[in-house]
Amino acid sequence: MNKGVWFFEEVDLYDILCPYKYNDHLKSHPLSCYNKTDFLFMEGDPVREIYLVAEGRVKIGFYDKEGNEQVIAFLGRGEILGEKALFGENRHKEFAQAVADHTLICKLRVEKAQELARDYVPFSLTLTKRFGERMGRLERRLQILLFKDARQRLVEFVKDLCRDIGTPYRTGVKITLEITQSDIAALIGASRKTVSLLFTDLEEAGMVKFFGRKEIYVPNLEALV
DNA sequence: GCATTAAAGAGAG
DNA sequence: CTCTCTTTAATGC
Repeated sequence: MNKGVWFFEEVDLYDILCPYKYNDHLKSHPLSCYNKTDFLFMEGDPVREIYLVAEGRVKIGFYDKEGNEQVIAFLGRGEILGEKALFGENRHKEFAQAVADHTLICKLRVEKAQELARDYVPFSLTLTKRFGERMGRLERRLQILLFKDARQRLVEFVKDLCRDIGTPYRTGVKITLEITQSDIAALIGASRKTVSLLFTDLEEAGMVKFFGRKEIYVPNLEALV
């Protein structure tokens, strides 16, 4: 299993929470629904809850000195955010923003999460496992960023997109982009200009094809190098 | 960095 | 609610 590096894997930690969720949690804390561009929290907000993405997608980032937005990651279904709260962080260092409509978030108060981690073994095991996996992905991502050129980084990024959010289409895979080229540029450590040029190259080489601005079609994943 | 084009938003019918 | 005009944002060179 070699899952995405740039977009975090979509697994069902959700399942793990379900037994708990449906008992008493859901009644008192229904899922919150966010629309595109709604913020879950901002930089510097006090940390009160950890969040579980039940549906949709969330962007994590911060603003640099010049006020430019810097994207760190996109999180999909099953991913946790704000989990550093469990290690004592009390202010968010990043903002979290929904990038899809109907993004459903299950919120869990920090104390509750700690209680759950203590009393409910599967929950705590899953947390541990996921931190390990996340570490592994970060290592791989770091290696790609350090040792590959911009073109390879973009290619790896697109491949991961295919794995994570791709749907079969004709002979290959289709991806619906909910992010812009500057977001991609930030994620792979390239300039927006480079990303734009590289995409044009890849399209000319027939490795990818764009439908409008929102969809990429990859005819053959193997041939994408 | 600027020109083109697409998407989002506002306003009218 | 839907169509169209205006504004804003994304892309490509």
